[in-house]
Formats: sequence, structure tokens, C-alpha cells
Amino acid sequence: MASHAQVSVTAVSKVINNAYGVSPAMRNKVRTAIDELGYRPQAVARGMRGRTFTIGLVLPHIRNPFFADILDGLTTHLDTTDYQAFMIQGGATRPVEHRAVDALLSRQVDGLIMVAPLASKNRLEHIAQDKPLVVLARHERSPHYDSVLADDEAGAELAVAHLLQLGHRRIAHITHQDDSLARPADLLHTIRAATYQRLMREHGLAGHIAIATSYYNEQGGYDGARELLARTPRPTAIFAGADQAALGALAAAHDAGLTVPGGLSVAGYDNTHLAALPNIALTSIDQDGHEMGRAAGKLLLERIEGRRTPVRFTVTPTLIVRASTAAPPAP
Amino acid sequence: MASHAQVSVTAVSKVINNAYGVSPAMRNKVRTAIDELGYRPQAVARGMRGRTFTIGLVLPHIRNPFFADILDGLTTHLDTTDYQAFMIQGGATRPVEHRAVDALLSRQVDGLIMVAPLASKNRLEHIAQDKPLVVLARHERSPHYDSVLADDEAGAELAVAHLLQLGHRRIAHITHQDDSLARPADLLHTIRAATYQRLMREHGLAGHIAIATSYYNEQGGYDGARELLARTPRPTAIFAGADQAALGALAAAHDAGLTVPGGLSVAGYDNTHLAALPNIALTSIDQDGHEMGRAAGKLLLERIEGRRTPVRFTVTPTLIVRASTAAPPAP
DNA sequence: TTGAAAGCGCTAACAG
DNA sequence: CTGTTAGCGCTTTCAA
Repeated sequence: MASHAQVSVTAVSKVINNAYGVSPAMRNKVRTAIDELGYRPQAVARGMRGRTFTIGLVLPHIRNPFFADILDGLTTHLDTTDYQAFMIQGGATRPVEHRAVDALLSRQVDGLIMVAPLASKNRLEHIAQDKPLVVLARHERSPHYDSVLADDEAGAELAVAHLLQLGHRRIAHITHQDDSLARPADLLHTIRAATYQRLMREHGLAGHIAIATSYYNEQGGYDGARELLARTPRPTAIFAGADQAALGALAAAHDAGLTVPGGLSVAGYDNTHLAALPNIALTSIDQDGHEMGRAAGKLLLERIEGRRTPVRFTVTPTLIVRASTAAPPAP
Repeated sequence: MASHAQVSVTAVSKVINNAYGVSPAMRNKVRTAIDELGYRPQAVARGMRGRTFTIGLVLPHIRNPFFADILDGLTTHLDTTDYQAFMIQGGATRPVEHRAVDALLSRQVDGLIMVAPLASKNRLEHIAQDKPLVVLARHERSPHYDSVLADDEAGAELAVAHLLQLGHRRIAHITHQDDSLARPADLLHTIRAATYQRLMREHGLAGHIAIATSYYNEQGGYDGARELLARTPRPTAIFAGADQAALGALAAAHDAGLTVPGGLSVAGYDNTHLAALPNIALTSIDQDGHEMGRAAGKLLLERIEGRRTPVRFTVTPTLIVRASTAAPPAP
């Protein structure tokens, strides 16, 4: 490349990096040669001295459409820069997540974004020690990494309050059981479940608290709802901690011969695209994944540029009412 | 690292690569040091001489749950090896896909898997010239890369034949419009649409052929179905080329006041998890994405190991009948 | 069986 | 403003 342009490799490097000390003539010569050869700098070699312009995105999995919103937001921001995001599946267990992070680090990414990680806070701080890190959807405060999160307490409150206002008293909840080493209070599903319980108690409904612990996915929602609907007296509303689980709950209601919302009200969380489909029409909590992804990208690049002080970016969720919730059936 | 073990870097390299010419004693010494230091070789530096043990997976997007099946299958295979897969979003347009591939190549991945790429066959062969490549879901034959695909003609035939057998005559189809430079006949949505037309003609129903050209996603299915349902006479069945579009079609039917399957039958394609939900209960074509992902991983590693002859792996789809299809309403 | 040495393609420090 | 030089952490000859 350098020989084709008849200049030094240094010159090429400087042009590519927009560094000081290059004459316009030189710049042109190099640019021309780059175009003629279709030359692309090898990110891998650049990485040995400086940056790879690569950031790693650790997603638990790619089945939840909410993560697609986050990715889109991140991409929106990154498209204005030289950085590229690579995704890797963190999986459902800590060893797999651990391996995924190692894989990213050994490939010299410039920074990491982890979505709802299972790792302990210790481990996250360990990672943050030598790589810029932004953590999404975890509530702990760390001096070493940035956080992007939604106010899950406010969101859960919106959902439960909505059901209470409709007149429901026997409101049940489906929560998630994971392999995390985080403090429970820092996990979004724990917060959603705790808020549900708090509101029930505040309304004198402590005796009606009913929680099914399964998973934030379709099967989990199905199983959880089956269990809840088998109880006596049967709940008149189910607040599922995630839309994916709510879909399963809708299925279980259907199989139990219950109409929604006539026989059972169902509310979800995340406001994924699917919730908006008319024959799903799921009341849900919107938390703007696009904005969260965008913010995560912005914060990470700031950190890569050298910021050391931690930043916490919070999104305020809103309630989206659809046809899956209504007043309870007359007793 | 080498100094800690009191051996040469060469020795370390050999141990890590299980190369010949290392005594058991040496091997042990190095292993011990590796464990003590928690040492991880830098994939990036390895990449400058040899492999990075990284493969790139180019997905159009991560919103379609079918791609999650493919990824799971791929991961299943890769977990038995030293390779790691990184995903990158190829997007809806060729320039974005092009950029994604460049990003992967400049990071020295050892091989590429592209799912339903938009690039021309020429461009794919160009890529395959210097990187092992496996292409999923495209039908052209190339001497330079491997293909993993489902028999889309057989699949579409299953769906349409099913509707015909139920007694439908006014069967409509929703197809996809993309930014691809491939030969139309090599694209799965073109094949599905062409097969639909062929079957209609073979059954003397050429006059009832009705195709809406939109997109294989929820909004596309909704818009396409709206258009089809506005025609006179109205179709009694819609075969959507993808489950995602079928979901939108179900929504449109709902909005048009049509019950499914009473007023309208709907069939999809891909048999995603959502199709199995009872209140979706979508008749669909299953094509085992898990197996396709597994095969793609296997073929790519073979190619990385040196295979040069092209391989074509085909999956045979099956029909999964659910409650969204039934006999047409009496005229 | 071992290790010294020569790069891989780049960036950063320094000299001209 | 430009080019020379010294590595980055590995793998791969090639001598010892």
C-alpha cells in the first residue's frame, strides 16, 4: 500500500487517523492510493498498538425483540463513528457468559456493553478495571462502570396500579429465576416483583399476593400462568414481568378456557412490537430500548475517550394500555 | 507469561497450539504457569500470523426468532471447538451489509457465515476468494462457497397444497421486496411466490392469483393483508411467506372483523415459537433452523481446515397444521 | 526437544 | 512535514 502510493507507512497511518502533520498534497496522494487499491486497514494490527474500533455487545440471547430495539439504538449512535459493534450471546448461565466476555477481551475490543449480565458486581468491576464497560438493566452503582437502566420500580408500579384501578384485587405476578450472582435488589425482575408486593400490601391485599417463579420467556409465562390459574380463588389479573412471559400467560389463559380480558386481565412489560398486534393487544410498560441502546453507545465511547467518572442514565417507563386488561368479571 | 514459567515464548505457543515437539515436562510447566496467571492468549496477536479462532455471522437483523434458532444450532456446534461466533447486523440494504462484511474481514475473522445475504453472487464469490464462506438461505450454486438451505419450493408447495385441500380457491400470497442483487430465482421469497403461482395455475386457479408485495415482517404482513382483503372478491386464505408477516396478516384480519379461521385462513412459514402460541396457533412450515445453523458451523470449520470443494446442505421442510387454517366459509 | 530470531501490519516516538 | 525505527504478542522457520 505504502509502496504503491510511494510514501511511507507512517504517512498512510497518519492520514487514516487524521493525525496532525500531513500536507494536503500528501493526504491526497494517500487517499488516491487507498481508493485505487480498495485498501482497508487491518483492525487487528491496529489493535496491537492502539484501538480496534470494535465494541462488544453481550446479549443474554437474541430471542427477545426488546434486545433488537437496544441494538438498533446502539447502531444509530455508532453509525456516526468509526466503531463497529459485534454481538455475542451471553447465554443463560454464568460460565457461558464468562466465556463470552473472555472471548471479547482476548479479541481486544475497545469496550464492552453488557445487557442484563449475570455476573457478580465484583466480576463486572474486575472487567471494568481494564476495559471501558457499560452495563444495561442492572441497578447497582459502581464507581468503575456506567449504567443505563429503566426505573423498574416506577414501571412495575404503573402496571400494578393500573390493574388495581380497574378494580382487580386478586392480582398475580410472574417473575424470573436466573443464574445471577448479583445482589437480588439490583436485578430488574426482583425489583418488579418487590414493587408488586409492596403495592399489594399498601392496598391491603397482602393476602392475595401470588407469585409464580419461572422465566421471562414464552414457556416460562405459560407454566407460571398455569400454576397461578390453578389456585383457588383464581386470580383475575396477571402481571407478567416481561412481554415474552405475558405471551405465554395469554396462551395459558386460552388453554384454560378463559377469555382475555373478560375472564382474565394480562399485563406485560417491555412493550415489544408483538404487544401491539391486535390479536395480542397486550397492555404493557414501555421503556424505550432504542434510547437505552443509544445512550449506552454514547457513554461507552466517552469512556473510551478517557472519562473515568461513572454516569448513570435512567429511562422513565410509561404505561401503554391495550385490550388485554379490563375490569374484573363480576363475582 | 513466558518469563514467569521460565521458558521461551515459543514453548508457550506450542503448548497452546498442541504442536509437536514439546516434552511432557515442558507442557506441564507451561500449563501450570497459564493457570497461575489466568493467562489468555490474545486472539488479535495470533491473528497476525495465523488464526483468530473467530467466525463472523452476518444476520439481516435479530428480530426474527428464526435466526435465533440458527444461532443456537451454530453455537451447539462451535461449543465443541475453540471457535467463537460474533454476530453483526447486516441490515436491510446492501451498503450496510457491505460495511458489516468489511468490518468482519478487517478484523481477520477466520470465516464467514452469511444468512440470506443481499449481495450479488459476484460479491459473494469475491468474499469467498480470500475467506471461507458459508451462505444460508440462498439457492444459487457456487464453486467457491458452501450453501445451507431449505427446499423452499417443497415448503411453499406444502402450504399451498394444504389450503387447496381444505377447499380454498381464492388463496392470496404475501411476498417480500428486498434490496438484493441476487438473481431473483435464487431468493427464497421469489421461490415461495413462484411456487404459489405454479400451484394455483396447476389447479386451474390462475385467475385467482393475488400477490401483495411488501415485507417479511409484522408491518409488512399487516399492510399486505389489508391490500389483499380489500380486493373483490376477497380471498378466503392468505399464505404469508414468513411467520412474521403472517402475524401482521392475523392482525389485519382482526381489524377487518374477520375471524380466523372462520372468515379467513392464514398460513405462515418458518414455524417460529410464536406460531405455536395457542392464541396465534399458526399453521406454518417448519424448516429446522437449529439443524441449518449446526450444518453451517460444521461446513465452515471444514472449509477453514482446507476443504475446497463446495458442499450444499439441504433441509426438507414439513407442514405443521394448527388452528389458523380450516375449510373456507360456505359461499 | 528447545529457543532465538524474523516477521505479521500497524502506531508512536523521534530524527531529519 | 516527512520518513526511519522500535515494538505490540503472537506463530513459524531454523539452528543449536
